[in-house]
Amino acid sequence: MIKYWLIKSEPDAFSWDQQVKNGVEPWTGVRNHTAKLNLKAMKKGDYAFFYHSNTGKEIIGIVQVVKEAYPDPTAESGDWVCVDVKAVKPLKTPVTLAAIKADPRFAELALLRQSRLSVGPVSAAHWTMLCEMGGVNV
DNA sequence: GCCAACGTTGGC
DNA sequence: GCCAACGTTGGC
Repeated sequence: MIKYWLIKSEPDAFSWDQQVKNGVEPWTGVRNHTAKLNLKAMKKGDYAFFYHSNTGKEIIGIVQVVKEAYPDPTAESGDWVCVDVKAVKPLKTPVTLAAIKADPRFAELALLRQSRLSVGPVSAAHWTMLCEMGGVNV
């Protein structure tokens, strides 16, 4: 059973363009326990939206998990993990945070409920709606 | 630049 | 173990 996620990155730190250029990229740097649990729950083949926080505030692309959780090499201590994700395709139309907030159907979305959570789940229903809004079919 | 949300730290 | 203080994130 495929699951869906949303991962956030500040484009100044790591942008969608860099993800596309690199193809497969380790998703490191998560230092939040809730986000870590979500990373651990990811399975190979799961899809995730790539969201630009701060600058942009929009879902800009789709990635796929190609390697499940393993110890984060950038962590100096603790049992932090990362996964490897691969760029799949960009959204034809980026879906902005404003557009998501404007639609009451997304009230339960983890992105809205916990704005600071950098890795959160997306339900299959929300995934389908967001893909439609983005003009893509995955 | 400000502020709300929320995680972490440290005193008790 | 509680809670106030503080730091960080992220939207506005």
